[in-house]
Amino acid sequence: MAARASSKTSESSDKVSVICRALRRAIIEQALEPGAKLPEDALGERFGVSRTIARHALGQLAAEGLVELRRNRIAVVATPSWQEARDAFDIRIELERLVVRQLAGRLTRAQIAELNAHVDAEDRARGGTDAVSIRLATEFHILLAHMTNSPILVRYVSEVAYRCCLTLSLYSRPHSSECAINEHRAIISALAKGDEAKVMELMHHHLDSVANRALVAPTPQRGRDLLDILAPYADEVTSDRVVKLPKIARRG
Amino acid sequence: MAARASSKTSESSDKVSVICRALRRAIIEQALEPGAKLPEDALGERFGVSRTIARHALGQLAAEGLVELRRNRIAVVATPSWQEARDAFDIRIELERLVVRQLAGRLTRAQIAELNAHVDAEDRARGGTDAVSIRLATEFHILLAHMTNSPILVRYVSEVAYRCCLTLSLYSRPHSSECAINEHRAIISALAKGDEAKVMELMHHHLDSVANRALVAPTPQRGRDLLDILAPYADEVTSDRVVKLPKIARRG
DNA sequence: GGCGCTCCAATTGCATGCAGTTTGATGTCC
DNA sequence: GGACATCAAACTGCATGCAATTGGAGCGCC
Repeated sequence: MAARASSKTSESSDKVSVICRALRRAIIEQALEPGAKLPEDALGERFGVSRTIARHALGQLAAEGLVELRRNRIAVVATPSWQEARDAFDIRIELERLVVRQLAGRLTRAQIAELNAHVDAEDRARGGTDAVSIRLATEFHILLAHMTNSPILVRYVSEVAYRCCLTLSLYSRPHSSECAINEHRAIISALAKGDEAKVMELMHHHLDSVANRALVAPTPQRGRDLLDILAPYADEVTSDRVVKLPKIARRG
Repeated sequence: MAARASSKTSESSDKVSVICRALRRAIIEQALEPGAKLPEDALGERFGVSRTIARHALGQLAAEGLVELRRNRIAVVATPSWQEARDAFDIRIELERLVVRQLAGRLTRAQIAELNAHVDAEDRARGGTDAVSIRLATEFHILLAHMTNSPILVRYVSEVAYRCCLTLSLYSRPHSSECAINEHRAIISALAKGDEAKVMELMHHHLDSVANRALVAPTPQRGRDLLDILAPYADEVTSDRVVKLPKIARRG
């Protein structure tokens, strides 16, 4: 038998949740780039709801770290710094090691089939856009998390995976997902064999190399976050009135 | 020099954030017990804001797992199941191992002093109520997380620590925090020495024993979540119309 | 041309109002 | 007395309206 008894985790069908899901997907597929503006009225109009609801949705996404909310300012898609990206991956590695540790040797045949089917889908998507490949790769990890039947773990893995997904779109060079797919297959196989240590090592290595392929260097040019780049230089001044930067728009 | 450059993580001074902080504290200090009702009007009136704001705050707290939000129903303080509590602690162990791994040997004298001062405060609070002891113990861990200067890590550690705090109030027997304090001191000392492996082991053992002291057994009586207790018995029936339970109120 | 100022459209922060749902109290029937 | 229908109060889901803040276009000055 698989890990545990059933449990419901799926988001309810609030209008708020619907908008959250839509925006989340748009963000991780890079339809909305980091820094893109998200005005409340525009969202409300687009989704046929009032500003109140759009606002509430933005609040939720901000809690997940996908959106940046500054008082009295238009919300924007988050632009994680390089260091934040590295931190996210570090956390992700630990969380996902936990996932596969709990799963090793405990998967049903049906679950293994489901995982294989997902990787097949990733394979088929290789011809398509990078955005879809990245999304599918991310969803593989979330699918794994779901199989633990631990709602908390699902939530955290999903969140941090989405964040990583977002940073990939910022810092990554044209994505080569081929090796990632092979690594996914290796993980499934080790999970089926039940080799706990091996699968933890595989997952660790997999995520580490995804991170390293992407976050090769702080790449400040493409990183475009003027404020972060300037931060070390500003540290000398007393933290107020430091950055006037009147004409440099944060958004590219 | 300490871990990294500065970064701002503190919640803004929205009315929403104020209410969140207040409720969070009330919950972890058990002023609000698990299952306690949180009607929007009442909150709004109490904090001198409109229902809109109270509602938004509840949404945020629900995202953190401290509040349960069911459509068209009064929000209640979350009542984690025993299994969820165990899951939360598992995640917490991994996250906090990461924290001390990043911190080992990298703390400034000032930071070490700050940590020691906090534990002194825990010591002094030993005569007081359990609620305050638990809160201080939790805040020690959050203080550690802050010292990594990783906003993401701070957020996750805080969240999961609060959740654990909440479950302690549900399942724990009268708290004996003495050993926990000694363990805190040992962790500080190992951090100062910079013994990475040792401090990770200490933290792991510390959290594990906190969890074991608390979550001794599923203790269904005090667990009071009728629906969860009955769930396995209901699994035989086809998942709809299962629980009419007309007269058994979920709240104790 | 470049810099600063003023002012207005765009946008957020928040309260209020209305409609629909849930709760539980009362009354009715057996 | 106990189960069931009925109904009003309580509460949530959501839209709208108003005041306050922001950002940037236009304009004058150097």
